[in-house]
This record gives sequence, C-alpha cells and structure tokens, in this order.
Amino acid sequence: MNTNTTDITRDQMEHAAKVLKTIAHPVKLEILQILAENEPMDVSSLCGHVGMGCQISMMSHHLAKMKDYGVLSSEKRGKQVFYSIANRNLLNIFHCI
Amino acid sequence: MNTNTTDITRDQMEHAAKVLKTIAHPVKLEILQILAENEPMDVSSLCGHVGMGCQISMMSHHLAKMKDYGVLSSEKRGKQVFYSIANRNLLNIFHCI
DNA sequence: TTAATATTTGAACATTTATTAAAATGTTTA
DNA sequence: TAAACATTTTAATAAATGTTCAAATATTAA
Repeated sequence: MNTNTTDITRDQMEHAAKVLKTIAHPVKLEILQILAENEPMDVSSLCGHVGMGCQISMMSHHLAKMKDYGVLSSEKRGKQVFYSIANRNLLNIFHCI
Repeated sequence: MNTNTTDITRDQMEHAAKVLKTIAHPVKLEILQILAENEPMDVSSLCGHVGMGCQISMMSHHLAKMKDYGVLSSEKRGKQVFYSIANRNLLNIFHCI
C-alpha cells in the first residue's frame, strides 16, 4: 500500500479539487450517506430521507451536479429517476475527516 | 474495519463539509502534498514549491484558512512561520478520489 | 533606532456557488 | 388525448469564495 502523494499531476489536482468542491456541502454529504445504504434511490425518496429540509428542485440541482462530476450515476425507470454512487471508493472520505 | 457511514451526525456533516470546502482548491491541495513530504515549511518556501504561481499574500490567506479549520498547524521561529499538517490522516483523502 | 525581511491583515472587487420559484419536459394513467 | 405525477431546466437573486494590492505587524540585523 502506497501512502506517497508526490506523483499527483496538476490536472489530477484540479480534478480532485472539483470533486471535493462538488461534495463539500452538508446536504450533498448526507445524500452520499443515504445512497451508501439505500442504493439506488429516486429523487423524491431522497428528499424524504434528508434530515434538513430539501425541496425537490434543490435536490435535483444537487444530484445533477454530483452526476456531472462523476460522483453519482442515474437510471430512469418509468417516471422516476434512480440515483446511485458511481464510485464507492469515495465513501472512504468519511474516514479521513 | 468499518465501512459503515450511518452513524455520522448532522453536526459532524457540517464540520466535514467545512473541512472539505477548506481544501477543495488546487493550490491548497498542492500545499498539502508539499507539506506531506517537507514538513514543516515556511511561507516563502511554500510559495517557491507551488507549481502554479502564488503570491505570498495569497499563500498566507490559504494557510490561515487551513489553520483556522484545523487542517494545518504553525510554529513561529524568528521571523519565519513554519506550517505543518495537523492531522496526517487527512492525506488519505488523495486515495479516495 | 532605523532598515530590512517575513508574514499577516484588511478592503475592494470579481467570480462562483447556493437557493428559490416558476415554467418546461417526459412518462404514465384515466 | 387530457390529467396527474416525477423530475429537470431556467432565470433571478442572495451568499460565499477567490484574488489582488496596499498597509500593518513583528522580528532581526545594521
């Protein structure tokens, strides 16, 4: 196992910063946690599970951004859209903080 | 080893979001990497090591914010201030992205 | 005590991100 | 096809961040 961090390029750093910015928000972190255990889940259900209130439009914005930056993936079934975590390795971030 | 994330409170989530926001910036990530290998380091030297240009005043702002949120610590020696990583566990974040 | 060096601070401004509400899209059901 | 439901999109505004420069502070050296 390699603990060395030297070999990260500037591009990777820019990318890492974008991903971190994407999830650095209490509701977005909560979304990650909820999906970690109840994957996949549709937009309305996610709204219901989130502790602090979150309107459905806001939720959609959050999900769209997270999907854009490769944090989540989605699949449409009928009139609902189900979201999942694209790379569960990211969940380890909770252990680092 | 525990991969479960359920037991994180709302307060912890707010805190996690703040820490992530604090480091979600390409230069701040680079500072972390540089310190990971050359700890402790003074402000001017850090400026020299950072790839993309960074004025000393900007560097000081970055460092101050990271110190405020508990990411870095500092020690004054003469007219220089040396910065270190407060909790090296945070470095594992590079492996999650 | 003045000058030189290292760092921090503050204010101004530009840029990004978050939030809300309304309208639009797409899908199913009656 | 029209109504109902789930989600997305757009646009407007509010709030937070990033950046620069000039001035302030603190320490050492002349």
